Amino acid sequence: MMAKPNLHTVAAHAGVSIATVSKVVNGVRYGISEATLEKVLASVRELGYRPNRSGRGLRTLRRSIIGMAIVDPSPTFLADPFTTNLVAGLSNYLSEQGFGLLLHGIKPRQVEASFLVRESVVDGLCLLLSGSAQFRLQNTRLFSALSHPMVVFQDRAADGIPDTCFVNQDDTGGARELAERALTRKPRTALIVIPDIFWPAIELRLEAFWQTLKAAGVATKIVRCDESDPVAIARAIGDSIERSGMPDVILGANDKIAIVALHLLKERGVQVPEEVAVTGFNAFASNAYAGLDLTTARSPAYEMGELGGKLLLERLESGAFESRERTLPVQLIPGATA
Amino acid sequence: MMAKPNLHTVAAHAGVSIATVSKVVNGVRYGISEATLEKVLASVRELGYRPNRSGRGLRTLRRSIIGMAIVDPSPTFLADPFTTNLVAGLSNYLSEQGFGLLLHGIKPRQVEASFLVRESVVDGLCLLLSGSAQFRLQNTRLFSALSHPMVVFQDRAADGIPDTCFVNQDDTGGARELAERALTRKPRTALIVIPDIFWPAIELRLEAFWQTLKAAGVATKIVRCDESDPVAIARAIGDSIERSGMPDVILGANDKIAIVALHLLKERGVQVPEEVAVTGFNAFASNAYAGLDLTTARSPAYEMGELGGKLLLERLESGAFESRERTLPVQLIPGATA
DNA sequence: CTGAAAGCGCTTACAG
DNA sequence: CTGAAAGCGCTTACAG
Repeated sequence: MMAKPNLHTVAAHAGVSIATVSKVVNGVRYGISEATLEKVLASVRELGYRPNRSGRGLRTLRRSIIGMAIVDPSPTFLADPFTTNLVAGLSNYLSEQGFGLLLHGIKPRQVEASFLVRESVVDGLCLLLSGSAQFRLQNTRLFSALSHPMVVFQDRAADGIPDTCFVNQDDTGGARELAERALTRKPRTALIVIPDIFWPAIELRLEAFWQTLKAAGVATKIVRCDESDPVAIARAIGDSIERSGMPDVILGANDKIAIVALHLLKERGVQVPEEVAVTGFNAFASNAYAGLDLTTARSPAYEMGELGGKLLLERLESGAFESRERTLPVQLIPGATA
Repeated sequence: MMAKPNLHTVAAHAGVSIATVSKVVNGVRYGISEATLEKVLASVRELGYRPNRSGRGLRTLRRSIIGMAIVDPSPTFLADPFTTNLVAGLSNYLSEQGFGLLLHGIKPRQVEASFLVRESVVDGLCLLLSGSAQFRLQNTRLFSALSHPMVVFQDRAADGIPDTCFVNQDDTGGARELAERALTRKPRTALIVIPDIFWPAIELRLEAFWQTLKAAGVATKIVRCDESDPVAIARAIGDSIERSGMPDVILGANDKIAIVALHLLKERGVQVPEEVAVTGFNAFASNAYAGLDLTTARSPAYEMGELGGKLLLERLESGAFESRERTLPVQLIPGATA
């Protein structure tokens, strides 16, 4: 097997200098004669030359790589459809622009040891954090100290984090719309079911649910559960019903919770939405397979990923983010359950 | 803002040579005095020095980056739980070893234009391809021409693809077990429902279903459908029932299909598994939320990702793959539907 | 135990 | 229109 061709190999083969080959390969077309262009292109093809990004990166101090750090305790950090769609949108946008996406799931305790933190590998950083507000802020600061331009997804814009844009979905607006839809059924009592782990999006949804229902004079209870376990979700809802009676409406903080609620109600022979209305949040395509027509809100996760990539590359180009924060609308999906 | 510190900055600060700093940073501990070590470490900390991977990569001709190319027509190429789990396993393994994962979804027509193909960015390549056998082989050859060590997931080992290991799950074994389980219900007729897109795994499952049922003398029909659309799946199954009557067992090529079948049967008031047994394939956690107790098989996707990463790094170390092909077992998940 | 020096592959400002 | 040369940040074989 021959050694990998480099600029020198190609230059020798084409009978020109490496500077000329470099220009041709980089699409610099002025100051290159037609004949030279042809010659070089032919050599590139014949030798199967591929520019080495380390060389270019060293010279230009640009690597054309964006890091995506997902801090999550679960090994299957990609399992959540929100994350999946976000990463897909980001990855596709970056690919189109010739940038690579370095995907890095990090356990909460291992952030400092991560090579993304310890070494200089990327031109910019995207962050998706879980955990308490304090823990997230602490990690945001840690990454911020690396002085890369950053896009932080689904978190509140914080002070003292320079060169960063916060990209969010409008959880508040979406939750308000869902609560308002539920209100058309004239409920007197409501149950809000949220996960017991901290998540800024969940806090916003809870707040919007709560305020909207309160303003309408609905007696509202809140119950927390381990959303990673359907049995735990069902138990939490069941316990609440036992204690406080059957609510007129159940607002799930996400679709997983709503789906479990739906099954629990069906088992008990409760009519949805006539007796109890149910709503979810963050609709993704998979619901359709379960034959559910859940009233929910569609997350713009994919578009958020695309936007984050766009903002980061524009920032790399221009030297500064245009805005500190961007929020994408959440779309109400009217279904048959509320 | 100060410029990024490099080896020279640190060396000057610590009053040593860059060679010494390099050794310290890389954990070379022999031939370094305790005093020097301390001094350098302090300077590294104080200046916030992070080694630049482009520099190291250029020098060592190693980049510590593995590429994962997923050739898929859909923009949400990550949506499938198999893919998600595979990528998570791969990513986690590589991270632990200090390697980065460059994730790259590629549309079938754009493979040749991809920067993963046109430029030299990675030390090794993982491939997950969709499309016909011919198309997959063509792309495998294309990537193979890049002369990176490769791990190809979910595809038949092909000739003329050097320096490559094929990592598969045992679709044949899993499908046989599922079919055998269905046979305990003594069916006379069976319906196999598969997607209309080409996928090596689907072909293997179909073949194993077919052979197992045939050997038992079961009259078996096959129907294809657009698995991306639950309505299309339901229509395909409904049409088949119309034409050929209700089968005693429905074998879905995957869980999505089985779940739609389950809902269709429930709507028609058919008892599962008493009247019709149903099986799926590639169980992932999300089924539990739908309150389904589907008889299916669990995919070792996460473990396949880990194994792929492990094989690739071992290959980088040793210079050659130990084996040409690896197959991971699929686990039968006995449920209530068959 | 320590450092000077070569060189990995590339881009770019400059001279011709 | 073309090329010689400097230098990006790093590692390593070698000399001292």
